[in-house]
Amino acid sequence: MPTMTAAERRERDRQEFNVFLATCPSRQLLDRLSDKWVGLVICALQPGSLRFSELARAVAGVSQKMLTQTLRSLERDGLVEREVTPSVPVRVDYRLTDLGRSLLPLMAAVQDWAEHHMREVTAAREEYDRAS
Amino acid sequence: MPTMTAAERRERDRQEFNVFLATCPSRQLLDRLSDKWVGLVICALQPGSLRFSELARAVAGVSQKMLTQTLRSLERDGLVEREVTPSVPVRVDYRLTDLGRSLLPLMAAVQDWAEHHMREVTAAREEYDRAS
DNA sequence: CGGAATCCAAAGGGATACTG
DNA sequence: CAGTATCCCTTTGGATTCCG
Repeated sequence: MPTMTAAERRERDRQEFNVFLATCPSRQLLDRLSDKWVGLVICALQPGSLRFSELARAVAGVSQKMLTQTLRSLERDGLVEREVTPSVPVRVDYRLTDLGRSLLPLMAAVQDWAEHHMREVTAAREEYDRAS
Repeated sequence: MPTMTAAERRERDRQEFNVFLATCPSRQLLDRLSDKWVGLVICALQPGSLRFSELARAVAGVSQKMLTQTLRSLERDGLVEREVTPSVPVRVDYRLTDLGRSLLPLMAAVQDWAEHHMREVTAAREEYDRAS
């Protein structure tokens, strides 16, 4: 198995994966990343590991069902690790994997953008609604 | 009206907007940005303005209804501009606004991440499914 | 060509009850 | 505490038709 440079790996990925193709696996992955709760959960885990209930409190508005579902998919995709402490009652902690942590700055950047450009978007909406 | 430094504006936004609050307007904006098609449409418009039909072809798999709906919301939020040429048949072009262009690198980064980490995610899924 | 409008099936997601 | 399972309402979104 020949060694590849980083540039060669990028080129190989570029040929094999393309989010603009409807059936490409990376498109499905992008859909997961675009999930309503995925970004918030990942950023909530930035400071370190959190228990299920702490996570539920951090991400306001998420239902227990949606949080469980989101965490399962993140765990399956290798972005989050789950650790169970078999005490009574049971204690479950979640933390980012290295892969999940590599995604963190991107998700945080989008959230920052939303917070910092809210005023301009609001102004644009009022303008649009007035015109129509 | 006193002049604010960029740092002061950031601090004001930080106090007023927080995506982790369920009812915060920025949370709704984040939900829009997390839409399945928003990122793809914005990145498709990166090279320059595109007609409706060109956009539909660039973003494979999007239906005409979804593309229209996505473009309307982007236009309303001030991220995309719509230009109508009243010829027969009519010609409609879309292009990013400055605000939309400021979001472009963030969306592109997430898509790049999806394409470049697909293998690791696939491996994680196989591992997870084998274990369960 | 670039939509708007309607219909309808499928998926999303909340509330509740129950369990180890 | 941290889920799973079920019910059921709401939203999403594709297919189709029609229009300027």
